[in-house]
This record gives sequence, C-alpha cells and structure tokens, in this order.
Amino acid sequence: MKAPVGGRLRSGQVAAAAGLNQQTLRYYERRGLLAEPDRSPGGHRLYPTEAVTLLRVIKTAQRLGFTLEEVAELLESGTHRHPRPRTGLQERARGKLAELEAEIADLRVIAGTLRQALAAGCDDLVSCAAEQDCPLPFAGPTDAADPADPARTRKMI
Amino acid sequence: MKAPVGGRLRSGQVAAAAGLNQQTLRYYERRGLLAEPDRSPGGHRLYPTEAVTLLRVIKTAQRLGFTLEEVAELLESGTHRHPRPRTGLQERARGKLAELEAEIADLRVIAGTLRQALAAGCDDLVSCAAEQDCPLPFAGPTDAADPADPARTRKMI
DNA sequence: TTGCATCCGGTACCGAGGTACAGGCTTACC
DNA sequence: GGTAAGCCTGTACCTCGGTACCGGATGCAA
Repeated sequence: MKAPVGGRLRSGQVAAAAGLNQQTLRYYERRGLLAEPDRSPGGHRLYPTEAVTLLRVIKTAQRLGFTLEEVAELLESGTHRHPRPRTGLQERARGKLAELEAEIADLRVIAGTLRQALAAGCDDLVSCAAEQDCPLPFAGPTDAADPADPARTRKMI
Repeated sequence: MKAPVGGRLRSGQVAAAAGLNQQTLRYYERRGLLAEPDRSPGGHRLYPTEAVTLLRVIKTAQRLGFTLEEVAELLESGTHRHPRPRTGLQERARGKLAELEAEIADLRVIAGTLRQALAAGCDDLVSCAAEQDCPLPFAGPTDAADPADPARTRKMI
C-alpha cells in the first residue's frame, strides 16, 4: 500500500511518521489542534505532508510543558499574525517558565522534607505523628482530637 | 448538633476536622486507607477521635509525593510490625526522593530549553520548526516530509 | 473481481484523586 | 411528635491525554 496521489498522506502514514497513533490524530482534530483535512471521495482523510511537521511542533510544545489547550492557542496566535500578538510564544514561554520554576521550588521543599525524615530516622508515619520532634509537617485545621496514641490511631486502618 | 456519646465523631465532624469532605472519607474507606468504622444503630458511621490524626497522616504523606496506594501500603506496613519491615518509611522515602530528584532534573532541562527559546527570541513555533538555528528540539521519527514551508504548515491548524 | 489492509465514526475506557447528585433514612433537639 | 440537619447508598461525573474496540465502508493491487 502506497501513498495516494498528489503527495498526500493517509492517516496511518501521518501517524507513523509523527510517532503517534491514528486515534490521537482524530483526537487532536477534535481538540482543534489539527484542521480537518481534505477527504478522499470515500471519506478517508488525506493530509498534506506538512501535517507531520505540525505534529512534531505539537509534541515539542507538549514536551516544553504546554497543555494541549495552550498548544492550540499557540498555534492559533501564530496563524492570525496579529500586528502585536499579545500571546505569542515569548509571552507564554515566560509564563510557563515561571510555572516550572514554582513547581521545581515545590518539589525541592518536598525533597528537603523527605531528606529530613530520612536523617531523623523516621520509619513509621503514625508514630511520627505522635512525636513532637519529628520533622514531618503533620499540620491541618487545628481543631479537635489531641495527638492520639499511635497504637490506637493505627487500629483505624 | 453535637457529637454522639462515647467521644466518637460523626463523619461530617471528622471531615471538617481533617479539612476534607465526606465523600472523600468514603472514598478512602473504599481505597482501604481507612478501616470501616463502627456504626450507629441506624447505620451512621462513628469514628474514634484518632481518625482525624490518621487523616492528617494521610494528607502529610500525600504532600510528600506518595500516591494513595503507596500511603495505604505505608500504613499497612506500620500495622503489621514485621520484625524487619522491608518496606518501611525509610525505604520508601529513599525511593520517593530518587523519583523527585529525577523529576526535578527533567523540569530543569525543560526550563533550560524554554530559557534558550526566550533568549533566541523565538516567537512562533511553526516558523522555528523550519529554521535550523532554533534551540527548540523538534525531533521525531526522522522519516518522510521535508521540513515544510512555515506558511503551508500553518494552514493545517 | 477478489481479497486484504486500511480507514471510518461512535462510544467506552484508563488512572488519579476526588466531587456531585438523587432519593431516602436517622439523629438530635424542642 | 415535629422538624431540620445530617447521614446513607449508589451512581455518575470531572480533568488530561490519550487508547481500545466495534461493525461497516474504502483503497488499492493482482
């Protein structure tokens, strides 16, 4: 089975070339990332070869942390060629970078806490919750229930 | 409406004290994180006050990056008191820390790529995909379709 | 024309961690 | 006893990014 005439590709070929599966192509079409391609007389999709490039662009943007919705907007903003594209890649990349940095900071705090728990030799969450010198942050809406006896708390599970 | 006799709490009180909602309590019960509590004669759940502590332990473990399934196992391993708990908190925390560090490393790579794109002044993914001096990694199964004319690729969306 | 590979639309499902709603029963307080 | 708040079960739904399956139609080469 070869490509149809006119340098156009069938959906399976596009999927294989871009490294994803056919359902994903249709999914992207539904999500508005891919325009509806031309069809053969029988209704089969016929993609221009540029579709493969576009799919690679999409995957790249995803790897950079953009959601599919953001990717769609990014592609949209590219098409319109606003005189002053107020949501071009630069703008969005800056925002995404800030998000990433916040996320990295969160993860570092968590990793730090884990390291403290390791250093303190914690080996049982329930016991730790009853001790006051455990580095783990057992906070919560500070109402009710005195820090209970570990043995009794454990019975709850 | 006050607490029922015997220092036991109704599900709404437990939920409020732990800062989550009632459906979540039932969800945790289904997931095996919370034992089935006693019931009133009419079938209402009656929790011991320790339940609140246990829920805080669960939330803490979640904040440390453990999934609910891992939390369940963590609590399980605490109850059994294996002579040599081969999956105690120490062990699991070490594993989780490694996961976190890998994730942080990934995010840093991504952040670095974004910073390069910003520095290079990229403002349009589709154009960038056609240029060879763009820092963005437009890789993919290297078959088919020559890097297309940006204008034509753009028409696909 | 036959035969097989491919593609079609529609729908359902995954996982993770919940949340929401409906319709009916219990509890607590006056 | 009346009444309102609270709770019960069961089921469906949410996000996110896909994936799987079905029965039927098409494409293409021999």
